[in-house]
Amino acid sequence: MDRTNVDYQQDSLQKKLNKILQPTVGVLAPCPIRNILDRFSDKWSTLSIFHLGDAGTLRFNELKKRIDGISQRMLTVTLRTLERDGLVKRRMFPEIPPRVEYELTELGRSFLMQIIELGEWASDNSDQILKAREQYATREHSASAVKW
Amino acid sequence: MDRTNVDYQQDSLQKKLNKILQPTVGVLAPCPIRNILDRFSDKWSTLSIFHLGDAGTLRFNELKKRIDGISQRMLTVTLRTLERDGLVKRRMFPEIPPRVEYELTELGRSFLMQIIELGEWASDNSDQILKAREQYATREHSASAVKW
DNA sequence: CAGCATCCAAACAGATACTG
DNA sequence: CAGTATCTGTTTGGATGCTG
Repeated sequence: MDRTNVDYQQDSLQKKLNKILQPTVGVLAPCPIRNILDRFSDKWSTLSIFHLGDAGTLRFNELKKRIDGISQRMLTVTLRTLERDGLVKRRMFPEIPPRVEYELTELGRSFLMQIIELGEWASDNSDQILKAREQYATREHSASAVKW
Repeated sequence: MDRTNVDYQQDSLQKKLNKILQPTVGVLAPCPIRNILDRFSDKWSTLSIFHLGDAGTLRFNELKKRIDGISQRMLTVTLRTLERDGLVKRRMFPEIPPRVEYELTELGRSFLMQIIELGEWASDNSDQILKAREQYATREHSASAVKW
């Protein structure tokens, strides 16, 4: 019986969860974790960070070309937010035509390390999730079409 | 000089990124990673998972009480989606009054492990991000008020 | 090239009322 | 208790046109 081991893991888990959930309850912090979670909440942020981490430094249109389907407006908005949060560094060269380069900051790279693990998890478990969806779709309420 | 060490890390990073970014380009997979990333994209999903992981098993209103600010509609929608994706298990007891219990599945717990790391990161780095925002706000375009 | 501004459609999410 | 249904205000995000 590896009860003690399980207990230990359970304990560690509990501690971490407390640490995370604590501030969301308190009135002191206005919006601590939630605000950060919102950052990788939108797909464009995460994709931008992935690609910047992959390429190192990219100009606006280079990045746009890599992120398939993003509009120029969304890329602008996303980059501004990431810059505001200190995850992305923006360097503007006063030339004609203008050149602007983006790259991850130190903080951005440390964030990348975190979401890479998540991306891997998603990559490894997407099959299971898709299978779960199929099962759910074909379970009684089979009428509703699966559309994605 | 720890060049080799850095190079190794760089290599490993590159591989992981390729693995993650690959499918988003291909036409074969309709929406692989992006669909999963969308799951923890909305804050209610992540918060629900945190709380379910913390408590083990919870009834609908117990969960609602814990997640401060969530509307009953959003909790329903969130739980349905999580159930559909196989992250949450729902058990309905045909009693009067009705009782429904929710808990994480195996897949859900493995997902929790991932986002716990992210939650910790957020908890540890929220100061830095908030500081970055302040700096950004007071840099030239100081007119725009900071509203959160 | 790298954007900003505007318009508009669609998705999201809160409030409210009702039910087995 | 644990929802469903509906209505509506808000946010999001694409498309388009214009600038230094």
